[in-house]
Amino acid sequence: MSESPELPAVPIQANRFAQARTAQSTALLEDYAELIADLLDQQGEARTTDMAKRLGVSHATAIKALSRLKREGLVTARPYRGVFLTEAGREMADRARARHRLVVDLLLTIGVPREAAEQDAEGIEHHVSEITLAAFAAFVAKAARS
Amino acid sequence: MSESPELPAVPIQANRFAQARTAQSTALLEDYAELIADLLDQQGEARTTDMAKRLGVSHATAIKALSRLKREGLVTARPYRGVFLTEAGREMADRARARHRLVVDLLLTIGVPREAAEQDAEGIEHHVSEITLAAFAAFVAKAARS
DNA sequence: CGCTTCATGTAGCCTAGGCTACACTTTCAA
DNA sequence: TTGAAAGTGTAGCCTAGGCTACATGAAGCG
Repeated sequence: MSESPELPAVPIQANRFAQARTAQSTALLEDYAELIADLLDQQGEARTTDMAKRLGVSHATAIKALSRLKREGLVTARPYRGVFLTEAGREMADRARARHRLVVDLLLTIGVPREAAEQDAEGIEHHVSEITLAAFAAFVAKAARS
Repeated sequence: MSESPELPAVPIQANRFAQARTAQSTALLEDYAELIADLLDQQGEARTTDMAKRLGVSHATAIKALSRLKREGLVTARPYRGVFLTEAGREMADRARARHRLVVDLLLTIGVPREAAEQDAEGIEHHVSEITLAAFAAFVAKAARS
């Protein structure tokens, strides 16, 4: 189905790579926002050590990342108190969670085993455009109906 | 279809993130290997400036990246001559190209428009496990038959 | 031949995102 | 109530992967 391996025009290909790099730079923000929202919902509070443990990094790394989220206006935090999402942070978290769930659903629908679906979704979710997301939703809905 | 938003156990989730980070660190290597293979096949040689242009980065960035590929034993290069893939590099390139094509095919099969499919595949391809890849192949093959 | 132009390479800077080590709050139990 | 444990924060280091600016090699033309 793919075209024979012909390279795309230079500026087009360059742009694709550039966009993929941009997506990557927001991936970490989305992961944190998503996780904070989950923790707030389930435990009422989001603590840095919990985040660090769940992300598999040192707490220092988590704190540094959170300072970036603060700088970008996604979270607020009072020292030694928890972390909270701003309006913008909440929106990012909601979008990220919805996207995550949809990616998992699509993979399951395709026939990917649950464990692999959950694992791969963690990386894939950050690279799915709105257009692709809409196609995923349509496909999953159609499969559910039949 | 997804479970209600319950968090996975801590070590499981931590591991998922760790694997996604690992995948990310090999993404750049794969992109270069893939591109070098394409250039060698189509133009007989792979020059650093061509790579830089196609990746949308400065030539200095490309050269630095290539030194990492050399260090990892994926390419060889003679100064002011082209870049060549080692055995390992060729294998990585072949796998990356096959994965790339399969991801694009899957997206097209799902109903994603070509342009979005090509764009998103650029980021997604690095996060697709072997298991998921097999599921993609089976799905695409089945769709092609019907 | 020499000069210009383009490709290639080097140096040095920046940010992101890891880490460890150390310092300081909070909390809770004796 | 005080002292140890656990949580939180800071400092400083490392690598990756961007960049610009400058230096050097190659190639072709007048």
